[in-house]
Amino acid sequence: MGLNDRKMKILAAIIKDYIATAEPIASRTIAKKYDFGLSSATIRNEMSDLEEMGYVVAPHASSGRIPSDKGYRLYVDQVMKKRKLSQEQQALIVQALQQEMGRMETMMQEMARAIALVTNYTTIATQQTAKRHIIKHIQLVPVEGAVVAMVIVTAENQVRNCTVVLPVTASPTLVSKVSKVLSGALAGATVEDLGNVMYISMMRHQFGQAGLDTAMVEPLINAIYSAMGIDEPQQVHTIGIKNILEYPEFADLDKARALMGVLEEKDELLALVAPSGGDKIQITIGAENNELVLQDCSIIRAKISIDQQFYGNIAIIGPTRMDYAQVMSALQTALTALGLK
Amino acid sequence: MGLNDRKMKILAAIIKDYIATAEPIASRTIAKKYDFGLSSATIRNEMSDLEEMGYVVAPHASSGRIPSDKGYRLYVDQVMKKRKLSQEQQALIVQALQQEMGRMETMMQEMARAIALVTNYTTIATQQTAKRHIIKHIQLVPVEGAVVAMVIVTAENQVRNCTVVLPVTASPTLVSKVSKVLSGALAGATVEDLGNVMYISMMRHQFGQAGLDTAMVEPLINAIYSAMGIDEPQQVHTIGIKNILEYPEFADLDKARALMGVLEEKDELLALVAPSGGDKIQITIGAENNELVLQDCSIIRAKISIDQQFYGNIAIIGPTRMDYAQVMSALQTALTALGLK
DNA sequence: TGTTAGCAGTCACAACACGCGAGTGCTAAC
DNA sequence: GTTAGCACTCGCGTGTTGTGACTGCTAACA
Repeated sequence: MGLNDRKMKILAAIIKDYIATAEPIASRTIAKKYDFGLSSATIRNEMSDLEEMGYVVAPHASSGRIPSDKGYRLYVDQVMKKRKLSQEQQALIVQALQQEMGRMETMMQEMARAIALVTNYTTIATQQTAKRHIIKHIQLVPVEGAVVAMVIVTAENQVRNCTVVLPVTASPTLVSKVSKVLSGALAGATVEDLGNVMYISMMRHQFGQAGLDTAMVEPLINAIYSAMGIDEPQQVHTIGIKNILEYPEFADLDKARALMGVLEEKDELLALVAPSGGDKIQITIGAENNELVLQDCSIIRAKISIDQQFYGNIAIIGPTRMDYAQVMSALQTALTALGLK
Repeated sequence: MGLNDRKMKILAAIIKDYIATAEPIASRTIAKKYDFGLSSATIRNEMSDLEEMGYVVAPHASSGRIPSDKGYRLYVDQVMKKRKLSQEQQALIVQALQQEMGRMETMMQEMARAIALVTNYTTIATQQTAKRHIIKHIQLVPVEGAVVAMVIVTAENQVRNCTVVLPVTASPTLVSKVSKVLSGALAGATVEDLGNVMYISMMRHQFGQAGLDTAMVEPLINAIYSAMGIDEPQQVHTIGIKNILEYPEFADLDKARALMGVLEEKDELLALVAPSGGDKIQITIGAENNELVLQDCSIIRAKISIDQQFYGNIAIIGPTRMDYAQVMSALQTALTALGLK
């Protein structure tokens, strides 16, 4: 038994209505609401077939049908039409992003905020640490005694700073000398490279040649690490947690609590948000999510990279009944606003 | 009718039990559990008096009593004994803070996290912008073309940076000259001072005398502002939102949702967390909170300042039935760990 | 005068039965 | 292949009842 056009239409109708109402959909509802030219009895027969094929389920014997994960999957893959957001909604997202362009520290967060606002689902953004950044220039600035500030300028023209305690008092001459040697030794390297033993011994050598104390090398490198956020845990922003309480599928307090547990647990979130692969927007539905508490949820994920530079992930999480088309559209709007198409 | 010692004891017993169980407390329960040498009938009479005085209420005619806001207030002000946290709990807080000492950006957040973990209540931390900071030293670092990074070292030895686009290409000589003039002009000023017209005209004058383009002054000052976070909205961290769902008083979904609405709304949070005055820890109970959704909550707030420098506020929010003694103890532990006593 | 036992009265709450209405599956007719 | 009609199912809201946990009151007692 194949899925002919008529069954498709009925399935789409069930899903559309269920997304809107969260109530099982009766045959008669569809017969009345959609102009398929079919009686409720015929639709009943088709729905029975759809159930046999696994695209819908009846929560109990004499109830209407609700879509199954398999039903949503078919819908998302084949049926779902692109839907445009309203002008205002688009404007809201574009505006939020344009204000933040260039301020990458807050862009991911603002993007999540705008999407959460438009879609009314919980939205999570992670922000990548900068270990791939290429060092362009390093300069030390004296602070007090042996304490100096180190300023790192990257090839992407981001500026980071941190403080370092040198083994000796930081005289202006020392500071400028160390700045010069450091810049010379490290310009062009990525932060990741600094972990390489070769780099460290090379720097020791250069420091020695310049008549500088080689004991400085290690604290300096460690400081660069921390300035670039290598050992800093990745940042995660969760926005719109309260939204999940709006959906009747989480009216059960235990479920809501379990889900919140995940949404406040940074490590779980990091795992949750990471797309499994590829640069395409990825959708996982219900049981496709491995975590037990997410069996009633769907997650839409996207990687955010601009000009080959990976900035972070974004994920929208809602009930399996979520409005996939709307969320996809919101995401697309955001990606387009970032010039990613 | 005064509140004699016996009534006090009974009230304390009611509050203690109610904090633990969230169930109305019966006279017989107290007679059995506490060794007051009184029968349930006597306690019943006393409870009746306490109700007349407004310290307890009976949710319905034949139920036990629960404390009223007035009852909690009396308890907090006069009865509550200091309670010590367990060794592990104290260690947890102290450890969290010691790791962050000196990193003020994350200290407030970690403090909130530790307190939320120990107390199991939602904890909110705000972080003050640095407008009171005194500038000690400013140095420019060339980035690319006319773009320079400005590094600001404060008297508290915090280092901040930002980028500025100068009206002309930033040659090394120009950069070092501007650094010198800026440092000379601004050392000792607070960031707040920079808003003063006098400072701006003074800087213009000094730039002119040094043969520098006075058009630079304004972008430089603006950059200092943004580096010090003046125009940046104040940061707010909310930790343990899910905790409120654990308490039966928020089993009602509408209540939980309303409260979450507040806990995710930055502006409301900022208003919520700010203590009304004085440096003491402040407790507001139930209806003492003005917001409607907080009528069933109590909030414990504290200002965090170290060496006259104000870093932010912290607030713990829970049901009126919250374990005040435990929260106070956790806060005290944290404040002591910061050297504030 | 304060304390206590005893008892009637109140009320929330859980368990149960009941009826209603929404929906289905099946059958027979078109 | 489609549809009307009908019996059957099941969730859900409502009303009923019994039970247990309390209290307030009264009268007796130290």
